[in-house]
Amino acid sequence: MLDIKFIRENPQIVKQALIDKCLDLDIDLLLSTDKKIIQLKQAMEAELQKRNALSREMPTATDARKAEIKELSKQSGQQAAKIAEELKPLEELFHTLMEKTPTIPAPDVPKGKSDAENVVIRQVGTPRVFDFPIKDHVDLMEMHGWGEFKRIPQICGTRSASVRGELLQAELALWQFTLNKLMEKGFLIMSVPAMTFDAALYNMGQFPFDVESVYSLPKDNLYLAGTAEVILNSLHAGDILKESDLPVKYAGFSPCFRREAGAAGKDTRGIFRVHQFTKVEQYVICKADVQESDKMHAFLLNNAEEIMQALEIPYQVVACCTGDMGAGKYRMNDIEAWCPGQNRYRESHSCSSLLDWQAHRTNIRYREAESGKVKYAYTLNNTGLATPRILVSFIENHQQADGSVRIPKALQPYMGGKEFIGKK
RNA sequence: GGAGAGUUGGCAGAGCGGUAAUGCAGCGGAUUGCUAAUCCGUCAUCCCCUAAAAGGAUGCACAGGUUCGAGUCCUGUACUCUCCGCCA
Repeated sequence: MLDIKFIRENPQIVKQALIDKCLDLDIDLLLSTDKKIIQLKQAMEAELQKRNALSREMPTATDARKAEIKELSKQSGQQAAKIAEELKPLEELFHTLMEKTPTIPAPDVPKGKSDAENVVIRQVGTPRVFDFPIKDHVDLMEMHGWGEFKRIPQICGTRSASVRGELLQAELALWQFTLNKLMEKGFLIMSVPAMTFDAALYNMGQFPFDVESVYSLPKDNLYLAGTAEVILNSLHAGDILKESDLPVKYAGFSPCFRREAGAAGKDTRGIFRVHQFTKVEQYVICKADVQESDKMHAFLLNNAEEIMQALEIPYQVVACCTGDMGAGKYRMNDIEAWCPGQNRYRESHSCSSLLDWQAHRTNIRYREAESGKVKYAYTLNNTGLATPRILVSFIENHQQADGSVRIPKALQPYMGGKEFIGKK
């Protein structure tokens, strides 16, 4: 959600952002609605003002005057209620339109219509040249009994995963490694629930755009969050933080649920795209300053890159183009991990800056130390690590001729010093 | 699942149908000068118009209702606490 004042002053810029992001929103309607609302509100407040003045007079009035006041006050009250009635649909419309206003993308974001036009900005690590026939992650998992691909889907449905044996040990190690790393970087690590009210999903910005990919528990009025970001973002809903408290750095650890409604038939093999997974998510609230936000964006991106480097997985960093980044985003960089089994890079992390778009929805503000003014904060987020997806590139990259998998040095302390898994 | 009690500013806490007390902390100032005290002011949000001020509206968990008027009365919801039940 953008600031309405900004839209009033810069309708052209907002319209251009909509074009760049391939979004459709009637800004002129939004502005004319805004105008009508202000007019009606002023009229309503004038009536309420009359009523309040009469109310103040009431206790000391004579009986005759009291009767008069009652009548006048009632009239004003009714008049105000009438205006409020007129206001209601306008405010609903206004709100619906406002929810869809786009963050203006950073000037250096590549223009494009879909992920096909994303731009690779760097590649780190060299895809390994294998001197033996390689296995993909499913073959490796089946070979070692590290997964189960028949009964589990029969019991739990498609896109269900069961990770077993030493691979589960590696998965646990990856979580620990990542959480420790982020703790060292100053994050407060925390587990968060996966179940949440819809308000949190609106706050974050997933609703009303993408209702389809969220599981719901209608009996309990709850939804299953697709990322810890949903909860982390609402932790300070309605707060006015102190500037000295910023930046807030949270790392959330949670089960994540996604219906993958738009991905039917895509990535059906193995554990790359499953309905339930586990993720460590980085989340930051910082002051309303683009430079500061850019700094935090680089920080979040770098944290993820350090993790990938420590895991010795080759990856590339992609600048997502305007058409692929979503309404709220100012900048978005994906990290894509090299997957030898698919012979290509696949998304493993997604790093986003939203400026104050999410904070407007969630009502996260802070008091500026110098001016004392209340401002909307800026928020950012990035994946820390998501499993089991990362296991795909992890075991495919580190496989040996005998099918065993090398454990990178950084992870060995979390695995009791093991240098390989699946060694006979 | 059952019963009861709660939810008021950063914090504590009054308020029982008539303009949201007071204290602590914070901020600004004055004054005095032995680790500090005292005094004064300020200290919710938003809106409109502003250079600023002045105005005004809203604000007592959330959403409704009753009333000329609701923090206060009524209904629903959420959450917190206590007890019972169930339970990894």
